This record gives sequence, C-alpha cells and structure tokens, in this order.
Amino acid sequence: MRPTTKDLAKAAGVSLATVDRVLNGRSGVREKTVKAVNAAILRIGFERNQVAATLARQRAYRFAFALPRFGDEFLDEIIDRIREFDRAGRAEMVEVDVIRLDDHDPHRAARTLSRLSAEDLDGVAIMAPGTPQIRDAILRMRERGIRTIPFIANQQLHGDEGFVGIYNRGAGATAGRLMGRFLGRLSGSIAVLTETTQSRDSLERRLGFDGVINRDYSNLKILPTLETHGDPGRTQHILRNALHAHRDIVGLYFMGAEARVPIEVSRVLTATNDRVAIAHERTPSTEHALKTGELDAVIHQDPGHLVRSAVRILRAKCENRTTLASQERIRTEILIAENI
Amino acid sequence: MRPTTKDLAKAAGVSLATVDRVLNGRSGVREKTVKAVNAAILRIGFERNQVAATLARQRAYRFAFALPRFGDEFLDEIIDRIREFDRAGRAEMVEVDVIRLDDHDPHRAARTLSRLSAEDLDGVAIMAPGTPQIRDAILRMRERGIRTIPFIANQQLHGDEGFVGIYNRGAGATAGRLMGRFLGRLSGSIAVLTETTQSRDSLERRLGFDGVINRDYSNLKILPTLETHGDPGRTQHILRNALHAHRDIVGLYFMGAEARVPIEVSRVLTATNDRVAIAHERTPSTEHALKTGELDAVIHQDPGHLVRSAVRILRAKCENRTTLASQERIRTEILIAENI
DNA sequence: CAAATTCTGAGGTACGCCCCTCAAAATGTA
DNA sequence: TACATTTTGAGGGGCGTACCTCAGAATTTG
Repeated sequence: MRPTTKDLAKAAGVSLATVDRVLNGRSGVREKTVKAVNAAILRIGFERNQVAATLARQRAYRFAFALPRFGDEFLDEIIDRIREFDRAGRAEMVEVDVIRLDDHDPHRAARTLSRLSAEDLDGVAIMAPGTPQIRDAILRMRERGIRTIPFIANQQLHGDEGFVGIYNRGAGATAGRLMGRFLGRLSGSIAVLTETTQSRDSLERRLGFDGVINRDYSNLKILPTLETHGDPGRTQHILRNALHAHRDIVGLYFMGAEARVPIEVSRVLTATNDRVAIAHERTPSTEHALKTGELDAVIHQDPGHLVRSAVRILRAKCENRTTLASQERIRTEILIAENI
Repeated sequence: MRPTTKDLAKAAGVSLATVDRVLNGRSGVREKTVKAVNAAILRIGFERNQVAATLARQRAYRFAFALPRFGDEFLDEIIDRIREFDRAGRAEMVEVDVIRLDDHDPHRAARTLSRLSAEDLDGVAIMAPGTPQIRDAILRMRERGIRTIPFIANQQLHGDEGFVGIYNRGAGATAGRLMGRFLGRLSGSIAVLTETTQSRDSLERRLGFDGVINRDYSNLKILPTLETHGDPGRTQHILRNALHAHRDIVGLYFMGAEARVPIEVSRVLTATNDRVAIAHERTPSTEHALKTGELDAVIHQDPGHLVRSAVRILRAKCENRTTLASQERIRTEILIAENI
C-alpha cells in the first residue's frame, strides 16, 4: 500500500496537522520540523495522492489562456482546441477559458491581466509580447498567487520554467532544408511571403531558413520577404510582380501563419505545380493544398498538443510537481501528402 | 455548481442507491427506472466526477501491456516509456505493468493471457498476432471483465474500438515519397534492408514504399528486399554484395525497426554520404546518424505517445467514456537533422 | 389471496486529502 | 520567574463517489 499522510505523520513523529502545514507550505512551522517531515517523505517514499487532493480542494482547477484579440487561422485553431479541452476536462475537475488581450495596446492588455484574481483563477498561459507593462503585470499576478507560463510568445521573464511554444528558428531551418532537398540540383530564386516582417515569428523563421539555404545550397537565391498584410488583392499584386521580375523562381515559402490566401493566389498565377511550395501550420487550407499538390510540405506544430501541454504544466506548478519532459516537447512536424 | 449524484437522485425521483445501481450497471433495477435516471442525466446535464470516482474505487487502475518476449530496439523503447509512465502515473492512481508473451508459441501466449484475472487487472493492451488461440483468449478475458485493446499489432476482433498502432503502409509511403523527392532527377537503384521479410510490418512498409516509387519515380528501381536477420556479419556481407552488383545504387532504405547495424555497416562500406538513406524509428543510433548526415530522414512514431494513448483509451473504456480522437491519432513523423 | 420474488430506499463506511478551530506545549523575551 | 509568542497536536467536517447491508415496498406468481 502506498504511504498516506497518516503514515507520513507517524514516520516523521509529528501530527497530521503539521504534515498538512508542511505539505501545503503553510506558515508557523519550525525549520527543524519542516526538515524532519521532508526527510520522512524521502525515507518512506511518500507521494501525495493527487486524486484525493484534487477532490478535497472543493473546486476545479481553473486555468485561462490569454490570447491576442486578433489573430490568424492558427490562433482560431488553438481556440478550438482550448474549447475542446474544456469540455473533456470538466470530469477531471479542470476548467479552461480564453481571455482576449489587446495586443496593440500594452497598457490595456496589462490592465486586463491585472484584473485577474487568484480567487477565480489558478493559472494563466500568456501569449503576449514581453513589453514592460505586460512583464510587470505578470510579475504582480505571480505575487497574487496565480501561476503563469509564457505561451507561444515568450516574455523572457525570470522563473519562466515551462515555456510552451514554438521553436521558430528550427521550423524555418526545417523548411529551408526541405526546400533545398526538394529542389535538388535546380538553380533559381525562392520567393518568401508573410503577413508582416515585423513579427518575431517571421524574423526567426526567416533566420532559420536563410541559414540552411545560404550555407548548403549555393544554387538557390532567396528574395527579400514579401509582405501581404493579409490582403488578398495585395498578395496577388506582389506575387505577380515577383514572378514577373524573377523568371527563375523555383520555390515558394509561405512563412506566415495564414497560408490560405497565398496558396489561392499562387494557384491562379501558376499554371503548373513544378515549383516547390512550403507553408507553415496545418489548417484546412494547407491540408487541402498538400493533397492537391499545390503545397509540397507543411511545417506544423500541433495546437492541441500546445494547449494540453500548457495545462499540464500549469497544473503541475499548482501541485509542485514536475512533468514528463518527453511529453511536453513540442515537435516541429513535417507534413507531406503521405503522412497527414 | 456541477450536479452531483445527489442532485441526480432528486431529479430522477429515486434514491442515491438506485442512482448508483444505474450508473455502475448493477443488476436489479427495472427498465423503467433505468430510463427515468438516464433521462434525468440528460436533463440536468449530470457528469460523473471522475476524480471522486477514482478515489472511491479504493484502488488504482491497473493496466498491463502484453508484449512479445523478444523484440528490437523499438520494443525496448516502448518498455522504457511504459516504466516511465508507471512512475509518473502513481500519483494519479494508475499503475501499468509489462507482461511478456511467447509470441512464437500461441498456445503458451494464450495461456498466459488466460491466467490474468479481473481481480488484479482492469485492462490490457495486447501486442500479439491474431491467431485463433489468442483471439479466443482475448474474448474470454473480456468476458471476465478485463478491457482489452490491440496494441501495435491488430487482432482484428469485433469490438476492438480504439486500436493504438502504427500505420505501416503510410509510413512506407512517406519514406518512398521522401526518397523520390530527395533523389530528384537522379536515376538508379534503391537497396531495401530489413531483419526479415516475414513480418507484417515489413510487408506493409514495402507495399507503401513501392507504391509511391513505382507510380511517381520511373527513374528509380527498387531492388529485392535484403534480409539481415539482425546479424552484423551477414548485413555487411549482403550489403557489400549488393553495392558491388548494382553500381547504380543511389538510395538505401532501412525498413526494419533495428537500423543500428545497417547504419554502421553502410558507414564502413560507403566512403561518401551522397546516397540518400532513410530509416524507421528514432533511436539513439538513428538520431546520431541524422546529425552526422549518414541518414537523411527517419520515419518515426512516438513510443511514448503510443503508451500514453493506450492507457488513456483503456481508462476511458473502464469509465465508459470516449477520448479526444484528435489526441489519439498516432502521427507518422518525419525527422531530419533540423527537427529532431 | 397469500406467498415468493424483485425492486427500491435509507443509511452507513470508506477513500486520502484540505482546511478549520482550539487548546496545549514549547520556545523566546523581559 | 512570569509573560508573550510561536509552534504543535487533536479533532472534526467536507469533497463526490463506490460499495455494502438490510428492511420495506412493489410487483409477480401460484
């Protein structure tokens, strides 16, 4: 039988009340006693029964995802996964919710975070830039007893163990390698499209992509990044111009999270499928394009996994546990028509 | 507040005892009463609190993996993940164990399964061929109240919902596509190695691989599969012969689960890395070979995911729940140096 | 109609922990 | 030494469910 708190109390030579105080970090226990209890924990191999602990808490774990108010197809996907998790998690006493942040107004966003109370929230996964206001708001949340982890966007704060996100540089490098290998001995240029080059995602991906191509594929030349601003008309315009100005374009790299528009535009503009096209994120559009051959590969990070991983880590923080590292590593997946 | 069994009893106009009888499928309740309770469940949106239910069971969930006695590097990996899960799962009242089956002797294997009792086991994930003896043993286990799911190997039994396994045909096709694309316009032959062509894994992978190459890459010719029988000396011998007999070998496909020996041998035999080499399963050997460039891609299915998924499904069966389908789909991952 | 059978209700205990109160003991301070 | 303060012990109630017993009610059977 696994040792219980009662066994632990006996082993440590203290009462149940003291064991409880130590286990839950309550005050009013001498250092010496704390040490004695911890020693007993190791000695008898006590491990708190999380099932009983969760039940006794008298309330479900309540977590939230703080996400930007406006986003792309990929963000929608994440929100869907959060809702899905919420439905499935209720029987396990876990509730998750979505909070929208005005990412264009750091003050408002920070204020939104400031209003969150430990009364009705155990932890938050935050997807927001690391501006001073936001970083400050996060620190104050922590003081209030709300656990936080950076989600997708990293705020580079101290104590940010358990970042759940995307390794964009690696994702870009992966795209670069596939582009280089798929093109083989072919020479020519590669057009790169994204919504905006301002975002860190785009910067890092481009960095990874360039690194591989420039080092290993001297036959290929990467053109300056084209910005679509998410506008179909503009996308069509700039892509047509690019294809016209550079007759040797052999590869298309859709670097942004919103590949739908570029894919459609390039379908219209390109009669044949002989250019290698690579995009990011599995969405209905990219999935379909893979099947038809309009895309040759998609670099993907599973949003469901991101969500579940974030919740597991938040919960582990609440329970002073560590998680299975191998389970939390978010994979940079390569999708082709054969393995979607 | 979420409705509890007490609320349900009130809503259905019955006692707690009757609610309990219905929820846990005990006998001695009139059909009419069962219907009334079920109607009330839907009406008030009752959902059993799994945390409380698990605690009240007075014992942990006990699951087992029935695995072949002898296996390859990949099976070792799976066993490691099972042990790991067991350690991490104790706090959640889940215990998992490994049972070894004599896969060469269906009678003995069936007998081993027959000895398992519902007393000390809630469910088993079974990796065994679907021989009549084994299928029969599985059916009798189910009658005894032990939940079962096929694991990796499918026994094709009725009621096998929730197969956790590998889609070998797709994995082979994925390997084929990458081989074709990585080789580009190059012409030549592809050598295929595996431990034994007898296994269904090998058959299906080869089928998928051939399908893609033969349809789309007329410049490539696939040689007959070479069998290593896991013997380094023999591997070296047959690979040297093949490279000698077919000077035009441009691709190597290591189809088996044990790629270590073939990789080492081909390193010795091949001075340059200009042949495309693809293997299955991430292991220390294949990971290292990816980094050094001896392998160009690895097709992988995450063993940790396989294990966790199997446990989740078994547990859901015990609790009459369904699982999140999106979480249980085992991905055919493509690994290259940039995304390991 | 009575007897046998089936169904239901009432009540209890248990799981392992959280969280609370209050008094007693140990320690520190003047 | 007397007092204040800190630390500890003892005990209880609660979470929502599982599982048990036993008596009484409802239903079926002869």
